[in-house]
Amino acid sequence: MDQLRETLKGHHLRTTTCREDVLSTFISKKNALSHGDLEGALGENYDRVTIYRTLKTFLEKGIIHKVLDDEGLRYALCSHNCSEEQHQHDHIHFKCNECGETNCLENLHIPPVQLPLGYQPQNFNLLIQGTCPKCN
Amino acid sequence: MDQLRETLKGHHLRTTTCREDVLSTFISKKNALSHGDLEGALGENYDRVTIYRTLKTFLEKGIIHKVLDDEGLRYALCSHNCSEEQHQHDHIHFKCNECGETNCLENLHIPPVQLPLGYQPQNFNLLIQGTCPKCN
DNA sequence: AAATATCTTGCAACACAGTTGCAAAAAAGG
DNA sequence: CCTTTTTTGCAACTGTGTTGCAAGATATTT
Ligand SMILES: [Zn+2]
Ligand SMILES: [Zn+2]
Ligand SMILES: [Zn+2]
Ligand SMILES: [Zn+2]
Repeated sequence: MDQLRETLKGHHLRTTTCREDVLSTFISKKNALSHGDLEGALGENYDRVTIYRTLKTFLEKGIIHKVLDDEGLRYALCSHNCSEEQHQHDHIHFKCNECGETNCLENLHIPPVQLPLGYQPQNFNLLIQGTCPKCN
Repeated sequence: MDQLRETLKGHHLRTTTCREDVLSTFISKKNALSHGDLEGALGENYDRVTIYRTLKTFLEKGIIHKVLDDEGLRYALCSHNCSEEQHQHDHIHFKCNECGETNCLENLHIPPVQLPLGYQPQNFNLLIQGTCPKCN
């Protein structure tokens, strides 16, 4: 509870009930969430637009990061020290085709790639799809 | 021209002008294309819905494959022998943040990853974002 | 070349995702 | 409690993708 306020303050954001609820939803569910997922979880409490704006703000401030998915965009908590200045992620994302959940494999890093000359990489996004341990 | 008909026939598809035009657009532009790109290129000639359906058909028949992108879905030609039965891709996609183009790096393969126990991988999608040689 | 069966297209209508402007409400700071 | 600044809700709008159905085009057979 107070933990949430601290996190928001640490990223220079005012504490509002919507931001607390969205953040706490990300913490309790551990998988990546789409806007629709949040709308479902927080129900009638907040306007769709407010949730969109909250996601955008969290993204900019380095609280969450984008997770690419074959059926759209999702978001997941940044576990490390991301900030307004820079996101730093090199972990792998796994989507289960059975249960549909997408998760960060935090301690599984994307192996380095030798790009052809002239390509200047800035960030990496590896999605592996298949069956997760729960559905296996 | 006749090449197009051959490709379509090879995938058990009737030749129609829309399919020929979409296919030839994929061949001439070499980067990954979104539905909107095609709508822009083919202009007034075809209905939006027809282009959607053409993409869906091409996808199913193994003529094109999905390319994940932080701003949506794109499609690119399958260079190897994909079919209705199976797509086989393990190459890397690169999106340039300057010009916005996304391309297949056909001869750059995704390095193997050792997943934790219980994870059963089926397919892989690695997107690298940065600056491409043209914009460097 | 015409008839037939089958597949493809365009249209209209819809469902869902995401954005913008603006006035009212809430938070932070004194 | 008052002021400043940020955030929210609402309404309206744009964009993306889907579905049903009748009309049109393609391949196949006669
Ligand atoms: Zn981050
Ligand atoms: Zn992640
Ligand atoms: Zn393929
Ligand atoms: Zn590709």
